[in-house]
Amino acid sequence: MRVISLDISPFRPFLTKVLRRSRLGAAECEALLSLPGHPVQIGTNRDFVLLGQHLDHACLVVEGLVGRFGQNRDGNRQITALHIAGDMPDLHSVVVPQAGFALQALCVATIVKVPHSALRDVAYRFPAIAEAFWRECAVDAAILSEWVVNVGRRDAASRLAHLLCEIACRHAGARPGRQVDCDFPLTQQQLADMLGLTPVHVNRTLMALRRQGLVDLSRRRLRILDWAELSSLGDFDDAYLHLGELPEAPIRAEIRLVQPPALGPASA
Amino acid sequence: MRVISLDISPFRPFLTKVLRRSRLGAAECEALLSLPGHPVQIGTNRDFVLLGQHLDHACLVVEGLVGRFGQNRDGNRQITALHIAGDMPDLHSVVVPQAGFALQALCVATIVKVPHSALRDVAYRFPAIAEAFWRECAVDAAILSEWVVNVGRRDAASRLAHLLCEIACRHAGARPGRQVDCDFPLTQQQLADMLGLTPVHVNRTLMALRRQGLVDLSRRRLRILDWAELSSLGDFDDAYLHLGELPEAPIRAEIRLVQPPALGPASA
DNA sequence: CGATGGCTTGAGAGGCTTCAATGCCGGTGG
DNA sequence: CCACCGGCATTGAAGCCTCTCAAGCCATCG
Repeated sequence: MRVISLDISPFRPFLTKVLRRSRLGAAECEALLSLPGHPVQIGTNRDFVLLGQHLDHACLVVEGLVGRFGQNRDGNRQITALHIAGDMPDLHSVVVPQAGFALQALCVATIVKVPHSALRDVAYRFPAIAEAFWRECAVDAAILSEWVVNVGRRDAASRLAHLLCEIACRHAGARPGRQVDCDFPLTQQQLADMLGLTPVHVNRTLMALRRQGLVDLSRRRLRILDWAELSSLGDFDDAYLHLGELPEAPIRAEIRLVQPPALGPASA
Repeated sequence: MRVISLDISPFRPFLTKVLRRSRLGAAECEALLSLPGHPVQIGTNRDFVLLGQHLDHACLVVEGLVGRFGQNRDGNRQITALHIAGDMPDLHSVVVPQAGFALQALCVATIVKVPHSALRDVAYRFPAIAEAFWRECAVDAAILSEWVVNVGRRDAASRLAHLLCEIACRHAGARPGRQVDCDFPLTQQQLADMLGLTPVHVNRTLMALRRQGLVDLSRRRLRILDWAELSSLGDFDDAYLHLGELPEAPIRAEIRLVQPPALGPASA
């Protein structure tokens, strides 16, 4: 009899997110939660996947923030995607193992490396999982698409506002009504690399937003003071994030599998 | 006995492209080539998929050029992806049917609408096809990623050079040695919308490239005169396009299925 | 308490945009 | 066959947004 302590599966947040977009049965949930993988700690600004590398595993972000980026000849970085806990930044490497990007920890992060073989195996055994993986990659691409628009056709203020709205939605579950006040470990340099701007200009733009009373971003903390105004300035509509398309679903496997921790002395 | 005239299947160019990246057997090839779909003619600058639309079919480009785009509040368009004959610009809509983009014909184009149900069906029956679809979407995303870098971290000349190199590779099969001289129906306005620039500045930049003897782009025709210099200026490396990763494979189904046209009088 | 990394601010330069006018070319109709 | 027309390309001048370079500030940490 297998003992699976689901509460400590690092795939739990990933599964939760997947279940918002894909309908999975108990068997599929169990399969995802019991995927293998070993955790690694990554220091701030450390690259842990390099351009051109041939990958045999994909990464799951367990804690911290991860950026996917490319760079030009001069070495200027452009962050093309931001990934938070529960994301798999390079799930697509399962089908395209030659990395066309690099991954970097934007703050201290812990990730779990999952062998492609295991991912291919569950995808093969469960067509619904294969479809869910494909869907996650498609949503990823939709966000990428929005970033092209953001960088290509909006001025600095609008760009920054848009990015802050996106982060608030994904990271803190922001909704029109709800007040946002969340952790924000990104530096202005990193914001600049996401927006295609210089850090100096990000600073000036941020100051302007602050003076207008839209956001308060200081001491690694983000507070959105006027969501209506900010999202309008940033031309932001959360549809492209494809959050919560399905009715809130419990993780069904839980019912069958959750067990009290098997080890350690009985606690209070 | 089914009569399939493979030579006229509109999916042939698509299959050819897929076979460069995915290994498929004869049965899978046949399944792809006999997908249903009905052709439509689209006039220049006509949108044929609208933002937010709920799709029940995907498109295959048979002829012409198609742009995927988003726009900001002011109505400025940003083209986020360019698709040529043989591409399926919205294959991902199979798993994310809510369109987060719009599609536009950039010149007179003919597309084939393929029901999602048929695509899901082949993907379900043939896991290798499901994987190939997923892979096509992943390559699409890799290109998107490169566009973010292009728009975010390169100046106008570099941006334009990079785009021209990409188009030459995808559209005309450019290789370091080979001379490029191909059809080029895009207007400077459309180039501007891909590059996040104004048409005026695209024109000036193009003139500069011309004066330097790198390209000749006139009368709907693109000639690349100095590939080495242009690709270096554009900081271009075709790895991200994932062209031809597999050894050139014939369409194996052909062997079993190709038949002489069944209708019409016997010709010489 | 000095070192470090990130944030803030200033001044000047430059790339790109805006607005506007002109030129070119292919198509159409008289 | 030519005149006209519309879409696209080209060019100029002026201005703004963003960059570059540089310096000062502030918090954190050993």
